[in-house]
Amino acid sequence: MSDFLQELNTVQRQSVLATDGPVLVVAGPGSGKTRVLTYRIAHLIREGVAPWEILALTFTNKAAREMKERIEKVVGSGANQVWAGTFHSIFSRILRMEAEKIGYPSHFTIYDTEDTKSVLGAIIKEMNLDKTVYSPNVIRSRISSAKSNLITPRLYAEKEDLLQQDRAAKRPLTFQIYQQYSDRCKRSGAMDFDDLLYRFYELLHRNPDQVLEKYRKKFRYVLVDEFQDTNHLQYAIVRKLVQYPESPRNICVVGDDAQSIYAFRGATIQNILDFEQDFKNHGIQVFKLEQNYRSTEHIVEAANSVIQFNQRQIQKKIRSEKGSGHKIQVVKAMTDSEEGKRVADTLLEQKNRFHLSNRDIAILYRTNAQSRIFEEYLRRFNIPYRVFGGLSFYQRKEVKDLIAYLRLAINPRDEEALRRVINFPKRGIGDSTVEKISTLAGARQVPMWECLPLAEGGARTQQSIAGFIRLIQELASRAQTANAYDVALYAAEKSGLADLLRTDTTPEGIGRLENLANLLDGIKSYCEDDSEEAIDFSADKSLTGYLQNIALLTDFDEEDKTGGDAVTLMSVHSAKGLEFKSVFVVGLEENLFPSIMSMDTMEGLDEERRLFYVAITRAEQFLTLTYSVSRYKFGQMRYNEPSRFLEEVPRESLESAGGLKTGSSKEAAAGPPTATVSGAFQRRTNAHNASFKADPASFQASPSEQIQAGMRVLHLKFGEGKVLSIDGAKDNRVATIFFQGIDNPQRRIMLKFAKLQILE
DNA sequence: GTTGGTATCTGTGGA
DNA sequence: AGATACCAAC
Repeated sequence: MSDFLQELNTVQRQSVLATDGPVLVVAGPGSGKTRVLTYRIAHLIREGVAPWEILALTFTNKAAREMKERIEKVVGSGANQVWAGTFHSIFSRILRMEAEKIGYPSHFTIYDTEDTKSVLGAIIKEMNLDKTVYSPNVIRSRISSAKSNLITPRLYAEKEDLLQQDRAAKRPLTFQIYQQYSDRCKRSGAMDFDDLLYRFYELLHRNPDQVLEKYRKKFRYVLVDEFQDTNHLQYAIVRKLVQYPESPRNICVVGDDAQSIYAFRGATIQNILDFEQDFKNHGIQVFKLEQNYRSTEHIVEAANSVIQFNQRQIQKKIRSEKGSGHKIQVVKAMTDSEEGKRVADTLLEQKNRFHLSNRDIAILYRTNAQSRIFEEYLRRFNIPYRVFGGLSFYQRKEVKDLIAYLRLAINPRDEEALRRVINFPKRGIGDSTVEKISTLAGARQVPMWECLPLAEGGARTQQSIAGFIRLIQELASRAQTANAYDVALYAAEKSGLADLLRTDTTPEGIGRLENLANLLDGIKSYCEDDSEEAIDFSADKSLTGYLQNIALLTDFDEEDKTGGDAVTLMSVHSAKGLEFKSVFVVGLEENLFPSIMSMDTMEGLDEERRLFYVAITRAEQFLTLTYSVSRYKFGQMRYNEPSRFLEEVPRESLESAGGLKTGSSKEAAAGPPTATVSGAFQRRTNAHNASFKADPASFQASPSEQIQAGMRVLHLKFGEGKVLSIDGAKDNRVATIFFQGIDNPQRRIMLKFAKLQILE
């Protein structure tokens, strides 16, 4: 065993060696955070701590896997006995062992977001509520944040502030939906992603002697990665495990407040502040890793400068010793398509000039929907690429369908799976029959599965239902004896799913059949895989094990089909923790990055800025920032100003300061009037002229509801303009109007208040 | 009960 | 633009 401690700088080594008692490591980007975590664990093992006494919680499977691999390199085998994994996977593993104690079967189903939305949709429909008001997505996030704050349905119904918010949003019955959803999940033997955390907390809380005590003793050392992204519930669980009278409080959390980008799903930097407070009296040690080993100086300077614009932060400044390096390039495009082309051009040029491989390069965007254009041009240029974050393999319809059969075989109470396949492929059990069964189940408070034989209907329907029950029972009994692959193959054939796809000869149909075959292959290799890495504490070759495993996978965990050397396309969110020699951050426009959803609050904007900080600190040597003057959204052309974040990058770090690389004049001429952007990024000057451009005497405002996209209109102050688009409905209609000849010619105007005269 | 066409909505990020 | 929901016709 080499002495790995030599590879660390002073602060890193201190963070590794401070094994006992509470430790907070504030780790800037590229500061060797993963190295500290892994060496810390390796060091613990070397000092005689048993691997299974160590609990290391991460946010992604990838981070967990990497950590285990690196520990193994240092200490050899034994690394796979460390309890390292995501919050969700570790807790789900323990829940399976202890599920009965909170009234769940050990083979409980895990609902993904789609399942959750579908269940909510059904409840909303049954309650006869308008789903445009009670949008499943909104309700889901409301329920999610309730769970993340340890608010049960019953508590929710007592919280006046929550009820008040719901009333204000015209959704007063949200608490009832939450209650029903909760009941239904329980009845179905199902947990959603939040439940994996929430029920785990419940398990510990309700069984202090049998369970909590056991895991407190077991996990003598607890580590948490990306602590800034934990929510209240996650921290409550961690605290429960380590915060008790005779605890050694061997808790180490690693995080960076500047990289907190998940407030939208309940993460709170407050946890870092609370942590310091909670462990103040137990000899907490705080280390700051500020030395950046990833990026050159221009990039680090840009990052430091940008983050200064935030309101609240733990003061720290990252330092680079890599030399000044290349300046940051800013590319302006007239259209989203041109942006794609210019990124591909620049990328090729960089590859040639600096001998970069495809895998050294990433294109990062704010929203997944932006990937399409870049894919188009990369394909055209014959550059292999890999897109992360789209529809994952396991979310495809045909895959989910077969999995639904498997889910039913394991847990017939799983109502969502039942609804999904009871009539797919078609077997003559239509909506009305399903509704009858559902109503019956609701009235009796039992799973739908138990009501199947009771459904009223014609003889043919009865027969169909009996056939379906038989099919599922067959699958279930096979699952008792056969391995997962055999059950899956049998399900694919016996359900008619495989036959249905075989008859579809369209290219999409053939693709779907291939996906099904791939799924079967995947299941096969899953149950045959007895390689050493698969045989760690998490090995469970049963069908149940398989199902729980895939429920927690993301497309990060999917196989790379590009042969390994591909350009990476992903959202900035999923790029956290990664690094590339060259990074393109694209779509740097107001309303996109920062996102329009975040712009009404300071906190929202700060989070977007941290996201931008994360984006630029992914780059080692080359950083290219691009924006487009116009882009299509929902089939409509939109115009946006350059992102405010571009101005927050110091001029000295930009290539050809003040100047911009713009598109060719031909392309520029094809775009809309650009209204003279002098200097690099001219921003809105608030002092606009108060004088009238239109004659107030002859001005006659038209009723605002008549304003439509495409019209020419007159505004008293701004003069004549063209309505580019309209967003929102009724009182919230907002027009984007282009006024020729004024500063920042593109304006968004609330029609409710606007005085506009229609000219044609 | 099923099929196919039209209207409507979508509008951040992810385990 | 693309997915989904809904409705009328088979």
